[in-house]
Amino acid sequence: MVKGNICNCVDCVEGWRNFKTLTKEQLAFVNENRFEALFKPGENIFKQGSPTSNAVFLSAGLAKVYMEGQGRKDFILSISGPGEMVIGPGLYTDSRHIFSMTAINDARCCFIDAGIIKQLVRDNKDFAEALITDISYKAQRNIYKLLSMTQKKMPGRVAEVLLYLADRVFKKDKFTMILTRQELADMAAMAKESVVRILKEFSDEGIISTGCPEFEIHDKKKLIMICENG
Amino acid sequence: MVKGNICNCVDCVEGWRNFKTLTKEQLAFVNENRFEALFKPGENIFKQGSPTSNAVFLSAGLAKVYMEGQGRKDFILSISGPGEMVIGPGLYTDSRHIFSMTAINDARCCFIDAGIIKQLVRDNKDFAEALITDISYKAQRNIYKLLSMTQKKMPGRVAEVLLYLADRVFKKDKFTMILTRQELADMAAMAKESVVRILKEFSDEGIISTGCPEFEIHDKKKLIMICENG
DNA sequence: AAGACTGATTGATATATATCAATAAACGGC
DNA sequence: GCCGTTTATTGATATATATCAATCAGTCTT
Repeated sequence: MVKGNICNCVDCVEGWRNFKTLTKEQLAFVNENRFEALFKPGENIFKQGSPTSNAVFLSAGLAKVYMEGQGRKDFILSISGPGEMVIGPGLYTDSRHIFSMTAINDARCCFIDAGIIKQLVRDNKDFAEALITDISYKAQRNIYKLLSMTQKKMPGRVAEVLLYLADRVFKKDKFTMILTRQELADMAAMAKESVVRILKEFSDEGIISTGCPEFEIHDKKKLIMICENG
Repeated sequence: MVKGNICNCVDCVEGWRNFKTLTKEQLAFVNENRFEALFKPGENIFKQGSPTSNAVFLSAGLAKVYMEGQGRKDFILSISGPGEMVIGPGLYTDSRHIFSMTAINDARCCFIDAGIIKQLVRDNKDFAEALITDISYKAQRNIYKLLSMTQKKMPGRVAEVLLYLADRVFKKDKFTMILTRQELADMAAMAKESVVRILKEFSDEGIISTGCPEFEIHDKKKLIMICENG
């Protein structure tokens, strides 16, 4: 199970950095209207199509944010960890989630009412600006992704996924690979068999080792080169 | 050349709807700090990588918004027309354009200083909210696009592009195709030859006619079906 | 009006990638 | 510690799609 129980936004180490723009009173208000829930691996946090009634914060664990396409094909947009706010653009469009979110690890989530987020945007200009910045970074990532997915070949896309995991998710070059090959495939938009073959190729060339228990990037320069030119 | 000369934001028919949230004084201020420029087909309005110093409004003409990838391969994100604001997410991240914008037609553009837009976000909560909504719609479109590009086969992607042009850009099912086959290919992420073959297929099945001078969609239901299932 | 350019079309071929099928390894339950 | 289930791996094959090369049509130039 998940360890640690801070149980309030004010002292939360994993709190969203944008909450720093709030006044004491505003943060206390957020804290009072907060709901917590625990999720086991594979459990759904919210589903594509459901109402965007809450913003979600992971305080522990990892979760995948993904779109469900035709014929059970998923496309994973991001792996989100503690300290990030997750709520779709639907918050300001049709109030529906455009993607689903599922726990990968044991995860603890805080749910904050969407109406409160929207009210804070109106009441606090720094918060509004911080939210726009947050949204802008995500938009930028998706636009870059659009380019990668349409122009890079498989090795380039796999390299990109590995670098994303190392740099953004685990923040080191050696980590336990908690994603299945199918999930890696869903991130790179390809078949799981292709992921296996490319990982083997990288491994044969000494760029990575896929082995148990730790996944490791040995030759990051080469991986970056493959990502950029591939 | 471009006809008509409204030359002020207050009376501009093509004005951005979000400017309706501004006070008279604020709109006048925008109007005073506005620069206008004319562009011929193929001329660059701004370039990927350059500073996001201005928001751009087309008051006449059409322009393509696209990313330049490796080896001269472009990916067209959208075709923008009068009444839209174009400025990248870079406005709130690294102050650099993430994409380029080029006139397709003779076009007239208004440039408004990025600092003014940001100031308005801080001074007017309705404007801030409207901007977030605008950004959210664009984000949503890109996320859907990510799914289409990674999961649909070529006919589905071409159908999607044609529907986008009919519904969003020209707002009718019969229009002059001002985009080249290469540009259509850049929208659907494929080779121009493939576009030609698929258009011919659609044409043979009576779904569209590609002929001069007008491009026309005859069987929209079928096109939608191909877009959704393909 | 002839040449020179750009864009469209078509067919032949190469390549990347998915799919299918079989086996092997890892893992959870009891 | 064994059995059933999921996940990973490998090889053979099919398919979608890009690339190459040639021709054709339109249009701009002078």
